Amino acid sequence: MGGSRRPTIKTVAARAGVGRTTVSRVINGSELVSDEARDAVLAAIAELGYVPNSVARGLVTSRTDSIALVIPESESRLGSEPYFSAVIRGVSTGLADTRTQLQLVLVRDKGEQDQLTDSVAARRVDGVLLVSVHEQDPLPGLLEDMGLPTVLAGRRSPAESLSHAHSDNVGGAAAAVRHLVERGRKTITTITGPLDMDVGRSRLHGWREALTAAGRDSGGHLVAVADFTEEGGRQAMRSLLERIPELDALFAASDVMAAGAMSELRAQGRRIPEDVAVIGFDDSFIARHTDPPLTTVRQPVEEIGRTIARILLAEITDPGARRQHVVLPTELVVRDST
Amino acid sequence: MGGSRRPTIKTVAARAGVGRTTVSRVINGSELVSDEARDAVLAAIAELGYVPNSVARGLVTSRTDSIALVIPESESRLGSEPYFSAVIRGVSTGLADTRTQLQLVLVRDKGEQDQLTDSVAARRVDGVLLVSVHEQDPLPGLLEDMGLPTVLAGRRSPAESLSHAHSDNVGGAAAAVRHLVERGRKTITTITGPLDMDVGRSRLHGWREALTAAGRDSGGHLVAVADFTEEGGRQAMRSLLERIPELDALFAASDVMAAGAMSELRAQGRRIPEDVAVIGFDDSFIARHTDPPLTTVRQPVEEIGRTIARILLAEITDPGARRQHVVLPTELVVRDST
DNA sequence: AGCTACGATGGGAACGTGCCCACCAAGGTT
DNA sequence: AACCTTGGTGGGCACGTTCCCATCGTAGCT
Repeated sequence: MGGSRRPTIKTVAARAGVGRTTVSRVINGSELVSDEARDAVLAAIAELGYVPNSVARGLVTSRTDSIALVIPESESRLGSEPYFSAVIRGVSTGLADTRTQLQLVLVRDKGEQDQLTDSVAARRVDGVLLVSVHEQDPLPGLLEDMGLPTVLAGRRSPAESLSHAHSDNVGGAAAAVRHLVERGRKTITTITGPLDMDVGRSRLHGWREALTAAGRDSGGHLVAVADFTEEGGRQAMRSLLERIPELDALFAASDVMAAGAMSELRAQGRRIPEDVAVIGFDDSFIARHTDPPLTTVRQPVEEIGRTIARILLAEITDPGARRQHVVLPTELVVRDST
Repeated sequence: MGGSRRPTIKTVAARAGVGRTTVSRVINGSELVSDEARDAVLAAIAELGYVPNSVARGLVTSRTDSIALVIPESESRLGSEPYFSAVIRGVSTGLADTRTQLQLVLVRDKGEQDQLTDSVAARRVDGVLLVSVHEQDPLPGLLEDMGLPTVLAGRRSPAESLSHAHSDNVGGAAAAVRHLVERGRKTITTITGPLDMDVGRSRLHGWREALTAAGRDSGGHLVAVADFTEEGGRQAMRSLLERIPELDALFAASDVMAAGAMSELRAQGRRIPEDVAVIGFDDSFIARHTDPPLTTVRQPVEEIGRTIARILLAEITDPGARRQHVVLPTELVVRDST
């Protein structure tokens, strides 16, 4: 085949012996087309191998059929933190039976953030998905002001105005702590995520809530703040061991931090779980590979991805729709570290 | 602020008291503009917060300033296989100082592949990056026929016609085997990746080459074929142990498979490295987390990502350019498993 | 002084599509 | 018989940009 150039809707119209509009109607599934015209158009499309030019369509409809998934690369370490990969998979799944394309934006620094907002202003995407938002993140507000549909995985604060989906962080953490209490642990410490993130605060809150309910100490000296990285977990563990040598249990707010903590525990000669019981959060594949395998709180990350994709599509279709706040359940997965 | 609608190039022209063309020239950095006109235009752009509509631009330039990164989800398990995350990071880095956007396409099945080619045909991207290609993959040929710039991470075969970048798989595997020979190992087995992939064949080839050079047995009974998954590695190890109980070394063609093999070895009571030395390939973070930490062949995956992005951008700019084949060096990282 | 060359500028056309509106034919209603 | 409705159709226009070409003034040249 080949010939000269790509066929346009005009070529198809000529071939089928109809007008451009009729071709457009067939393509967009309008009812107002006679059967014979439709057949002729479909035949012409097949013969010519015609595919509508989405850019031209986008110009007139002012839709691009693509959304952006924004991931802050700085803190995320896409790759060592499985969370982001799972979100990507989920979002991709949520888009699967749509013609919506996924644009991946890894934001490293301020410059790339400006590039992002410019890209948004240039109307390259119909909506934005934001992952791992901090309380003072300027991005959600900027996007909201630009009037662009925006959905978050997680939230800036409990008062989040934008649509978002996240897992039951409080409940998950509390379940972890209850499990440790049931196992007869006395001194239950925690390593938290960054406290300028709701996910960090919520898991800390769940830890505290469950301890209080059990009549246990939940004082600040039992808390070490880290940054969701393995090295952070290691250092936090070191600091906890220094302050509270008698600790016999740890709830880490992520599997990766738990892994770091476990390596520090081993380095200091503590046995897991005999001396110290450890629980993580996420149930990423890391949890199955630590030694011993890690008890952890499973959160449905892929489903979060699917959910925010679905919500965003809905908001793009109907910009006036109510904002949605979805909370997904967590589940305690007991392995050998407790 | 806001007011009515988004400003267009016409609004800016009126505000600056010049014609549309002059504004366009300023935006695109043409020299043929007087300083005063340029200043007036820049001022107007700033006041109005104007950002060029990239869709309209794309319609006339027939460029979208975006490329697709295609990842076969079925086999890749984005998330458990760190390779793909690293490629994504590298590609993103390679695009950083461009205005080119990255479109991520996870291909699960045939249907999504059609969707992809349609998307390509609809001219939604200027070029395509393909990862993890199989020998009989139809996609590279399809894209080549469509005349779309395409660059591969890896290659279909040594005779690959499309531009591509990959690491020195043969050399890396050979270095691993030489290391095992130097350590005094007698029976050096291997677990390969899929043999319909060049990466699988090449690493096998490197293993065989080094053994032959050392005057050792490199018979087929020492080889077990797997699929780059952990479970595959476990099963391959089991089959090797059955056939060759006396084996004292293993070269696995990926860290993930090495991890699976190690768990099987331990399950059968073999000590690592005392009884069996194990080497992986990739130097992903998994290698640092196995027990014991894994000796492995580091390949610069992020750099592969950067490289294919760079090559693709060059081919988009100059479609007539020569195809490039880049081979990146590997490096043996010795840890405690050998 | 007249002609050329060139820098600077703006208007028209085109990119390929969707949508508004006008039109036409056929059938049903008054 | 004249009117209205309705399904089916196609042409013009607009979306916002870039590019081609025509225009204009000025400086340099003969």
